[in-house]
Amino acid sequence: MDHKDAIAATMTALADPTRRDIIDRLRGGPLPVGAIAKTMPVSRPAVSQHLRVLSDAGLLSVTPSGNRRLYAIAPDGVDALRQYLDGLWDDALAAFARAAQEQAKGKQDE
Amino acid sequence: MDHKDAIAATMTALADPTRRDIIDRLRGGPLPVGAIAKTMPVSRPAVSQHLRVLSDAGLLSVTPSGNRRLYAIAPDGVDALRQYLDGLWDDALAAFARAAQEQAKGKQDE
DNA sequence: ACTTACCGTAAGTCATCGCTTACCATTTGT
DNA sequence: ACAAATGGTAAGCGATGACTTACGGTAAGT
Repeated sequence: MDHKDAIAATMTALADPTRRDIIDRLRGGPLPVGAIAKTMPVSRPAVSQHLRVLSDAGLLSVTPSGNRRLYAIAPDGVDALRQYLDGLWDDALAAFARAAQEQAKGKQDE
Repeated sequence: MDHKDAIAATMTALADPTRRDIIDRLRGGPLPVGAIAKTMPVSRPAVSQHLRVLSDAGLLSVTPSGNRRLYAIAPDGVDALRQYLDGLWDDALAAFARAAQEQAKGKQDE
């Protein structure tokens, strides 16, 4: 499945604290690169590289506006991760319930 | 906020593909270390180290059972990430709607 | 008691990643 | 046309991390 690669890219993109910081700055709406970098402890090229990773993961959308480039959070990319976690959540609860039921019956292992 | 550190740990834990593989093996229910390592391309100590990271992140629970140690997915740890993504999702949609409305009005930047 | 199975930890190696300083392209302002 | 602003890319460096082999420690089998 190639949507598994998408999950992988999205996960590694969000794994970095600096990139999560960038995401937080964009929660209020789209911003150009310079505005993001100005409020961050790293250099502008570093921010540019992070924006690249986030865009490739599908978490951000880019809108060139004249001289600048506006970055915004892409809801679709976030939703992909949400679905992955929802599936994980369902399986975890099911396994949990099954284990509890088996223990109640008194049979513990193979 | 210290629950931000929890998010960070959970993210970095799930960022590694091998660790996501381990998580997938545990979807059907708890398993001992050896059973996990036997179906994986890496050594058993490597699996042990990954299990450590996942446990520290709150994604796994450990249940010593005699000689072996049973690892299982912890629903609470998964839920923490779900909440983070839900918040991100909400903000993304709100920013999206606001941008669309502003564009409809014809005013684009400051 | 001895041996076997199961598992965590230590030390060391190699690749990956995030950051910086340069540099270049494109667009806006005068 | 020239100068300033905006931002993506290249090269190089230092740190983090994932993996291996080797070892120690506890529980189960004979």
